Amino acid sequence: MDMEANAALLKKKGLKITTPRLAVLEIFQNSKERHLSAEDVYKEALSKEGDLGLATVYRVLTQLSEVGLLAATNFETGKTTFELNEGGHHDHLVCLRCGLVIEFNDEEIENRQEGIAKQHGFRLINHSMALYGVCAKPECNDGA
Amino acid sequence: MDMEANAALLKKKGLKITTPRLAVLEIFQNSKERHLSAEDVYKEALSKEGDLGLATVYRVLTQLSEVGLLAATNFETGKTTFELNEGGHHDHLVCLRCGLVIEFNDEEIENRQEGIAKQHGFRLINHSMALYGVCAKPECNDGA
DNA sequence: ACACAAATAGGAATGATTTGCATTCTTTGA
DNA sequence: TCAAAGAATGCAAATCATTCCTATTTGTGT
Repeated sequence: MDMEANAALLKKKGLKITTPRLAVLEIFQNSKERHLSAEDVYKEALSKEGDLGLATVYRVLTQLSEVGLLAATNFETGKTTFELNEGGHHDHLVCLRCGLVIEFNDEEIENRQEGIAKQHGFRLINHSMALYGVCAKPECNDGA
Repeated sequence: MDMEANAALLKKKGLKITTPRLAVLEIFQNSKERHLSAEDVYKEALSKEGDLGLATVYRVLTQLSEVGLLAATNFETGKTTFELNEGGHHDHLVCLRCGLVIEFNDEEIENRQEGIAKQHGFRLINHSMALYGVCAKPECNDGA
């Protein structure tokens, strides 16, 4: 799509403009799934873009996360997932019935977290928070 | 300690009373660390209790978690940790360098979480939150 | 276009956890 | 109490996700 724009993004972050990095960014931008694992990205790359090594995918995902273009999250699935970091940090509210994921951000919670870390002498690096429940949809509130 | 009590616990949960299961329960009850990884339990078992295989430790930890005697948590440290499931809900503050885990509970955060769920029409069932950072210990703040 | 540092491919290496299977316990009921 | 049936165990090999190594290629400033 906008290779130009992505190239500019990379440059602004001080990263060289390479095929794998552009490919990974495009995959996220064109994917209908917002959260992708390294393996997901790798498979997508093999089919859509040229080929690139899995090791490279891992390295690129890590780098893009470090410069803030992507955000990494550890759901309890045993694998790390990445998503475009389009602006704000956010947490997840997940419907256990239909899988709906809502993103939210709460200043007050963020502040309390900082406070708790400080209180224990920790330098906070990041956090993960997921709320699990059942959403409002009727079909999610049927039987059982 | 109270092998009797542990044996009764296992029986009540419908699990056979075996040496490895009793050993694992005792290890958690006698450990000064509350959170133990499979490897931790394995090492402790080798030194204190008889010997048992690492695979068995994994199997036992999974089973005890399934019946609710233990609680498993997936931190970003790459390994799953287990703790006795004694009821009270709490969240975790984790040191990415040494793995130190501190438990905390913040009413205000809990309230906000409820509020956020309500706001989106969700009925909240549970949640997981972990804060990651570097603790105060000097060895965790060296180089890099 | 050139020289060099940085990045890549891909296979081997790692660390955590799981699985296959032959052997050894637990439990249950005669 | 004892044997049979089914679980559980131990060990080693197998998997999974992720990282490391290194020869080779590519991007960038000049």
